Amino acid sequence: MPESTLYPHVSVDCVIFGFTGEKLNILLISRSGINEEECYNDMKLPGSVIYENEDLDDAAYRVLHELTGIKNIYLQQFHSFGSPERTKNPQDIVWLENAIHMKIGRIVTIGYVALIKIGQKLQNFSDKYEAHWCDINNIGQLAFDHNIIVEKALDYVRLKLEDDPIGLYELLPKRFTEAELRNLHEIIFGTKVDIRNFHKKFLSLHYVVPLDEKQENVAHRAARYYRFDKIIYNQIHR
Amino acid sequence: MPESTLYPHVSVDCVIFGFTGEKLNILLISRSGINEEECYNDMKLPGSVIYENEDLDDAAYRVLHELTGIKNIYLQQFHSFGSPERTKNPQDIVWLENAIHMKIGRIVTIGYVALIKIGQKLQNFSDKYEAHWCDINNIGQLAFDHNIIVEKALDYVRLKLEDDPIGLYELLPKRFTEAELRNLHEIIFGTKVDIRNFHKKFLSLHYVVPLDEKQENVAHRAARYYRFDKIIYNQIHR
DNA sequence: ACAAAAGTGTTCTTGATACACCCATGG
DNA sequence: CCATGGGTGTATCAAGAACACTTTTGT
Repeated sequence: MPESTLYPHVSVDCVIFGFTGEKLNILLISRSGINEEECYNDMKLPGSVIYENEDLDDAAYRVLHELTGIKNIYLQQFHSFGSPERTKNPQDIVWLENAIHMKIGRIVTIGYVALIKIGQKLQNFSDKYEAHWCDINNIGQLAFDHNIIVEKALDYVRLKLEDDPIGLYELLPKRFTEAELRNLHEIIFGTKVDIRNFHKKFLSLHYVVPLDEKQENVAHRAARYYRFDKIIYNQIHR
Repeated sequence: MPESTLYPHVSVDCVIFGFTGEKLNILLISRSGINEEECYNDMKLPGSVIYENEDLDDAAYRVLHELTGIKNIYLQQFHSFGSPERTKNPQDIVWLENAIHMKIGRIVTIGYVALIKIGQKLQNFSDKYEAHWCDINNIGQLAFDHNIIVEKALDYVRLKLEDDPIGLYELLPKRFTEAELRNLHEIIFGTKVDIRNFHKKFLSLHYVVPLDEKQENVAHRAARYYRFDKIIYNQIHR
């Protein structure tokens, strides 16, 4: 893995999506510092300046791996942000120069989207970096232009998952119910779907295979669990 | 418009598509130089290192405007390329350092796609920069990683135009025949479409309005001309 | 028994596909 | 009169949309 000197002109930022079963979340990093004798405490996207001899995808992967410990991540570049205005806030500059111990001017950042399963293994890693899952509908003012990046990332995943739904199963746990998938659909595409029509389509997805397990201790009829079969999926999608 | 010092760490490259009525072309720039006492002559994408205080979109727009003289261009960022390998060819380095009169190390480039109408006005501008329309199926070895960029650009436009066909009308002349649109479809999506089914759909596109003009001096029944109505189009597409 | 979500079919509408002949024009 | 591409309709099929009741389980 590339470890050399930093290349402080280009960075990567990762918008990491996770699904709780109820809400769509993204992973944000707490940041605190002092600006003009005022303490502040806000959030930013996980990201990093790239190394001198490091490819962009590798840099995004490095950020993700360090933060979550996960390998084999669904990770896609989606847009680059290079407005000279994006580093105009002096607070951001001070913070960043502290973080990388370099004088920086302008930085162009390459945005990446990652889709992961929210799990418990992850939490340990996250705590070290003060990472928190935040509801996508309830995100405050972020550092730099990160609010814009998040918006664009959302647009991207919606469009992307529309013609390749594989990402939905990156967000769901290994075993999931039909209702969880339906709920995820509704949240991502912002639509109400008809239960019976959804069921019919669901049954026709041969890459979603039923398990012999059902929910337990739920105050209603227990739902069956299913799993996603990547091999069958790849056979179908050319 | 931003004119300051160059920022030789980030560039933009434009993949400019044009349609002759028969073939899909891209606009390439002739490049020549000497490398190890050998003359060479090859092609590259139009592009430029960005300026210190210039936004990415503005830089791409600047490249396009200087080259073609066109304003109001269909222009979209599609992907960024930052492999450390992309500037490994010493010939490319020498050429670029000559061109911008700066020492350069690594450069991350932001890829843009433009769709334009091949016209006569354009040619004057192009000649100055030694620009040439090249059939997309017949492109040799390009400078840097430009072959990879072109491939990715093609993937992008195909996907993009599939769910927003407005770009098709950026490629066609102001007045066009049904056959020209059909032909363009087939070339971009790589499919044969049924003439009668296409006709039925064509008639249902209210934003394609028939003109009272027909082809002249063709050795067969003259086809009607149509034009694209952007206003009607925008009314329909939310 | 009741609350809460699971599970399940039919009809209708719409869009996509398959398919073949006559027409207008220039040479 | 012939070669070339323009212009047109019908029947079938597949996918999506609308719509309501019974089953299971815990409290």
